[in-house]
Amino acid sequence: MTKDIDEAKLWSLNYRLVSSVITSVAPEVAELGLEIKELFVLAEVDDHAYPAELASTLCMPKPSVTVYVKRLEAAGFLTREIDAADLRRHRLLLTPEGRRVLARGLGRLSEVFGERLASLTAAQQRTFLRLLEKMV
Amino acid sequence: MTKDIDEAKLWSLNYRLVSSVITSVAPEVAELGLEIKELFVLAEVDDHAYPAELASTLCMPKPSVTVYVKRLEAAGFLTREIDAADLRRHRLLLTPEGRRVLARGLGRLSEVFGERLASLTAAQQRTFLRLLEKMV
DNA sequence: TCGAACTTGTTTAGTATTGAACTAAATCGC
DNA sequence: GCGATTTAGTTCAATACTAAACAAGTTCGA
Repeated sequence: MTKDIDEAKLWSLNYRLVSSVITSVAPEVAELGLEIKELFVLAEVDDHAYPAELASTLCMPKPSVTVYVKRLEAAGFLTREIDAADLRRHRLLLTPEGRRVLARGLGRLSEVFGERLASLTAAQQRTFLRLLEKMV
Repeated sequence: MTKDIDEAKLWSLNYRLVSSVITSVAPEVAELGLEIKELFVLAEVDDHAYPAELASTLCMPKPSVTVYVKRLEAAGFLTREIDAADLRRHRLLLTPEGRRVLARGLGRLSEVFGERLASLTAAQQRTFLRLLEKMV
């Protein structure tokens, strides 16, 4: 049985795509007063309102989440409250300002990533999305 | 004109895919005596034999490359020599041992990434590759 | 031919990240 | 009930990263 495809090559292409997009976006996001990883955290707060969930979803260590959440809170982009049902947990909530910054940050990301996607036809873009959904 | 696709969503899926694969592979690669980023450097040495090229290709700062190359050299995975044509440049060369470790590391990566790819049919995998090639 | 401008790779110094250990709260087993 | 175990989030100490400045070599224009 021959190998159909070189996983490592595919990986390397994809990794390079992700790295170069991050590199392009980071300075633009910085103008919003946000580090790129803080943006990623902010983007997940609606769906994963607790630090431990964020760490697991975003594949980052818990102490890092502690730091990012602390900064985001200090910047006024989110608030936290103790979960009445479980006093260990901190429920996170975007502020209106946080939501505004998030939208702008994701907008920048969409622009830059969109430039790459623009090499694909609309149908190919939908295919790419479908394939990713199957893999994640 | 309506938007066909949500770039940010697509991005987030892809970013998550990359992060989770790295998280899985890192400990396995560590057993080979290699950090994951060192593996990425090692993997590019054949095609980009100079530190400045590596930095640019891999989207990392030059000082980081200095550190990784130094460690890889100390571990005996690569050697460097002054380029006779341009005395500023250090030409990097994989040692046999480096090549062996690289193959094993990429093998681990292929296994883990391959598990994700296994959710796709062979035809879909080829499509994924083609789409990535268009974007990078 | 020479100096201004650029490029390569390194060093340094300060910041960012994170593993390990910790506190507090919840849950489990009996 | 209640000690043993697990989980949430934090702190701390040590490591990793990287921006800025640098030394060395090259290139280019006049």
